[in-house]
Amino acid sequence: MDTKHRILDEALTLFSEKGYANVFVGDIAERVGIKAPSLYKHYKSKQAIFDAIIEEMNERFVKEAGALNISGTDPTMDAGIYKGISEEQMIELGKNLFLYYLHDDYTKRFRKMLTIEQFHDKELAEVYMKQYYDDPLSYQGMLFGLMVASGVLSTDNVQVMTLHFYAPIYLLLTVCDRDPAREEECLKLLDAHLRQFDKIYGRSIG
Amino acid sequence: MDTKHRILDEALTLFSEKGYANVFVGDIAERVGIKAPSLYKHYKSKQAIFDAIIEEMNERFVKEAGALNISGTDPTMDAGIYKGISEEQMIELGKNLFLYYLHDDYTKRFRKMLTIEQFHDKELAEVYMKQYYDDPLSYQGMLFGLMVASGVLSTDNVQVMTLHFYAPIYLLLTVCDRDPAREEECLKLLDAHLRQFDKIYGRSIG
DNA sequence: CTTGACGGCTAATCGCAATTAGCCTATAAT
DNA sequence: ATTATAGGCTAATTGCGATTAGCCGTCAAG
Repeated sequence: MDTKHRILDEALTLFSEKGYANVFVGDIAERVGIKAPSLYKHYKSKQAIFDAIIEEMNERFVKEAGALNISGTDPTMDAGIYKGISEEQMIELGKNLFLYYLHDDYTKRFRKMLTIEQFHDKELAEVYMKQYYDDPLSYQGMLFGLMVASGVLSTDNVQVMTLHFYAPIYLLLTVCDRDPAREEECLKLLDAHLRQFDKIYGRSIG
Repeated sequence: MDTKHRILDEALTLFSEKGYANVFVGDIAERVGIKAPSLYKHYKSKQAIFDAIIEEMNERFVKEAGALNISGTDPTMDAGIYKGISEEQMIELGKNLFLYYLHDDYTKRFRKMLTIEQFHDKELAEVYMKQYYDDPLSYQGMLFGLMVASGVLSTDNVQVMTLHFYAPIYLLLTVCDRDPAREEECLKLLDAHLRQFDKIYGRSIG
């Protein structure tokens, strides 16, 4: 990885741990293995480093748009996949979604940075909301809608069902972000949540 | 309110909006209506102001310990109350919990500040977790356990049921914190969530 | 009535962290 | 071979923001 890119990488790590204001350009430089003034050969200012991170993120998010969402293709296709899914497979999928969010290094650091910086910048708050509320709910809602249509799931309110699926995942994720030591505990609860979700909304009742 | 206390109040407002590092003591002073150096007649340093806020919070949290939790008394008593509760009353209670968290001015500012500052300070992360995960889940879990015992609710996993009750509330709260304009939308969804929760776990099935 | 604490003000100071200046080496293109 | 450029370094410079110094009016207690 070239220096220019390593700066972004180390800066993201530091920003996600301490927040923009508490990171000095010298800290970033040190991790990259250069001196602070050398950073300015690559970026005009500290703010420019931050901006570059945001821009890189936007690119990634566009590229990986569907990647978080199970198949990575369009939801119609996903629903086709789900038609013949077993309870165990459904649980596996929920877990994978969670573990992707939790462990993907870039995603994780970015999420923490957004959490810290979201109130500084209206734009960041919007990015956060989109990533962790609107997009998951709308994508999964669409998916669940199709699954309801095909009789795999049963409910008279897809939106609330989606909320019931996603909200615990989100909550457990925030727990793990704050205290990685609780990961195992959260994974157990996640498993129980997914089983219960399946019991409530799955074929057995529909 | 005396100056000393107004400083804390204004500082909390600013910290919750912009984060500790982005607030200058001059900003706080200006809001209070004095000049920056005069602050030092009341607090030794900017950090001391922050610490005083945390301490004040700890006091409030102890005092209001049960206040968030419906009756404010012990859960055994609360379960008694719930025994004869109607669906509408249950929904009302869930909404009130949500609205208290959302609108109580002190709680709200404090929550936002914790959100921003939690990664700076391990202690704050712990406070956050306790306030928004452990305490609600354990208190409500106890309550729901009693309600299950008395046949008001039905489930074979109280912990997951509690998660299903609370996680959507938490998620919707984070949405409103970030974008107050979405409050109405969130309240509608909250209402639908509570109704659905009642349908799933309420007497009708038990 | 006078004194001392309280709380405010203006004008420094102090320190730190971002940024700039200016220099040097290596390498790649002409 | 020459030169331009990229990218690194050390040594300033700058600017801002926290904090201190030192002054002043008020007011309550003696």
